[in-house]
Amino acid sequence: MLSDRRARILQFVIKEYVDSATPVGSGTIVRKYGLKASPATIRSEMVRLEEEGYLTQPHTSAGRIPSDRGYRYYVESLMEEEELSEELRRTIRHQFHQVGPAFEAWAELAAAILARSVENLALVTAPHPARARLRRLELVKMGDVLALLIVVLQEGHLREETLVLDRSLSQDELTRTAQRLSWLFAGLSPGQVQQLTVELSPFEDKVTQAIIRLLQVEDESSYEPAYLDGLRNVLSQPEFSQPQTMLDFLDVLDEHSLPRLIPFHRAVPGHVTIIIGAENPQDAMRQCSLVVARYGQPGGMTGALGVLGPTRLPYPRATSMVRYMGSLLGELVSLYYS
Amino acid sequence: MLSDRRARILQFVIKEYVDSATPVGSGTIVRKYGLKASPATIRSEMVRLEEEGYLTQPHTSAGRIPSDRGYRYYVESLMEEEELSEELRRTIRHQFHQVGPAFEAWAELAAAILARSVENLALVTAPHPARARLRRLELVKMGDVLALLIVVLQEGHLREETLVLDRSLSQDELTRTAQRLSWLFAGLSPGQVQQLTVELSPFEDKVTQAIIRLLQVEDESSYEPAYLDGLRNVLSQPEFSQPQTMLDFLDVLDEHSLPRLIPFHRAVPGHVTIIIGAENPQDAMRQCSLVVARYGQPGGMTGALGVLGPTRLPYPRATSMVRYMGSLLGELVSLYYS
DNA sequence: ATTAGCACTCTAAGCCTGAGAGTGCTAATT
DNA sequence: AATTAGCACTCTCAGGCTTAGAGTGCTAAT
Repeated sequence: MLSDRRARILQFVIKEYVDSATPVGSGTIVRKYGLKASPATIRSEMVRLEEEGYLTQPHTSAGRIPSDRGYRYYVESLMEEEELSEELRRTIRHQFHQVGPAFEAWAELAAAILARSVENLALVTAPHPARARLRRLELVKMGDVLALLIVVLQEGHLREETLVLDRSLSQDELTRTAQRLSWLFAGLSPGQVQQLTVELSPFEDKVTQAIIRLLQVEDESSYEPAYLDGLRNVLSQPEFSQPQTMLDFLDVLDEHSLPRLIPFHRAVPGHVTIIIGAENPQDAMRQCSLVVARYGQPGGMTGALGVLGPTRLPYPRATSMVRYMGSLLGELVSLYYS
Repeated sequence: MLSDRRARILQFVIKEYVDSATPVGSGTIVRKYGLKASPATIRSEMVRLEEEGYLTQPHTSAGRIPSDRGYRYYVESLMEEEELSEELRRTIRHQFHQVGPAFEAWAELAAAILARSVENLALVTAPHPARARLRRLELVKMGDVLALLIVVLQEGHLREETLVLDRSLSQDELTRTAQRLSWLFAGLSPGQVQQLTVELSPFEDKVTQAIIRLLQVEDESSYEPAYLDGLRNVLSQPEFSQPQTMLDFLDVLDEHSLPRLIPFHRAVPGHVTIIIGAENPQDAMRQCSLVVARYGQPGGMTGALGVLGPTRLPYPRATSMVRYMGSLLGELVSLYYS
């Protein structure tokens, strides 16, 4: 536990560093934050803070910058989440009403708003059911021996696959098959479909296999697609002023696809998780922090959203924005999929 | 028209500059390309080439670099397209067979192969019909007063929209409506659907309006989605060594969406178009060159593909790769949509 | 027309320097 | 015992200077 004064100094250093991106010296703290103490006192306190691992010095005669541990203490004990003004909330809500009822558009908008307001990278994944279930299927004749299989998932998403038939079938025959299988499989998960023991014609069996495959793929690709916005923001940060650092960051972004990179699973709807610097499992992200949350109804449709930037992140704003956008997306999910 | 020797010098300068990215001096040309002449002779020839606008000098005492005009002359009169080895072709074909019959996967793969082989940015758009036509539609009951409208386009792509009904309808009623409208509208473009004069119930009319809207949107968004690969390649080029230049390039990429940026319409299937530096309509692209082609059957399904990089592009390789990948994608389109 | 010779130009890299910011230590003060 | 003024010290950064090297353009000879 930190003494009151040391805690305040830590807080000031972080605030200042987040703004200025340059090491913070004892003088600045006295000047800007009006602590009733001389620079010398601040300095000796800073030495203590450094000994305990909350601050570091880039080199001997520079000011201090917060360490991961410093940030961690800050977000847990010192930080006050930023209160979003009623007006801001209204503006945001308004924008959502503008774009009309399509989840892609909402997710994109959410990413844009987040990115802009925290001036870093924002990402939002589309909502996804806990487990894929089939609602209905359709078969459409496409050519002599080609049929298009359309799988409608419980929540209305579509998946498609082209089937090559053993012999020509009329649209009527296809429709009948689709109706029978729709009726048989409605509401079932891939496992349940697999376990079902009914008499199936060879063609019906072929369709069934395709359905199972599609549903399974769906289950595995939980976090795609992800909507990304604000790449420019992050890369403009002084942390990335070296071209090499920029390239590395870009590599991280598309080599490991986002989901693997970001432990969304740690997050629980309604609860905002903060991951700081070296707490990240990936080496490449050691210099970055992440503020993430899940949204949606636990057990039902859920997605994730978050903000990614250098550890020097405006945590208060990021946290409250992620929380708010999460609850908003949650509402939209309920509305959309109820 | 350039004298034979001057043409050869221009060719050497370009080859050398594409490799080294540094201005090419008279000495280098004699040393590496073994022209039977002294550096002094080369120099006086270079002065002529500069007067005529084929070369420029970054500063008085540096070697020469090709100008846009120089590249233009090169691609039109001097360059020999690179012969792709039988083995390379086989390898590429093999990769396409690996990924299975889905156009997204093909487009992605094509972009990846292109990007890798020319070490620059590659882009491939999905194929798109000259005009959107409806093949069939389905209506699926989603809730008490909610129905999902699925539009199957002529070539098997899906579009969806959620409809709010005025009163509850059973799945049976929905299916009947879908069948009637499917039969009425099959094979029609949005304009034709609009002009059709048939007696429609209020609900049927509502569905029809939605269909027209979806088809129109489809027509307008001709070039989406675009598959992009090799961002890292371009940004690693020395032309982008300044962080600011990188950021500007990224801005260009997502502000103006690619289609507007890239005059795909100039291109004709089978014919590779090269756009060099300031020939680009966009100021932001003045430093870049583009090698593009359309693929597919004129009047039928067509898409576009291309390579984007600094004007210092390996044109011979880019041209032959774009040509080859274009013909390959063309084949796949015929196969897939026949 | 070509070329050897040469003075000239320009860049890039290395080195030095001084200003400025900030430190840590010591000794005096509260 | 905690605080603080004073001060020497450290380190970075920006600017200026210098030098090596690459390449040029011109001139005069071939």
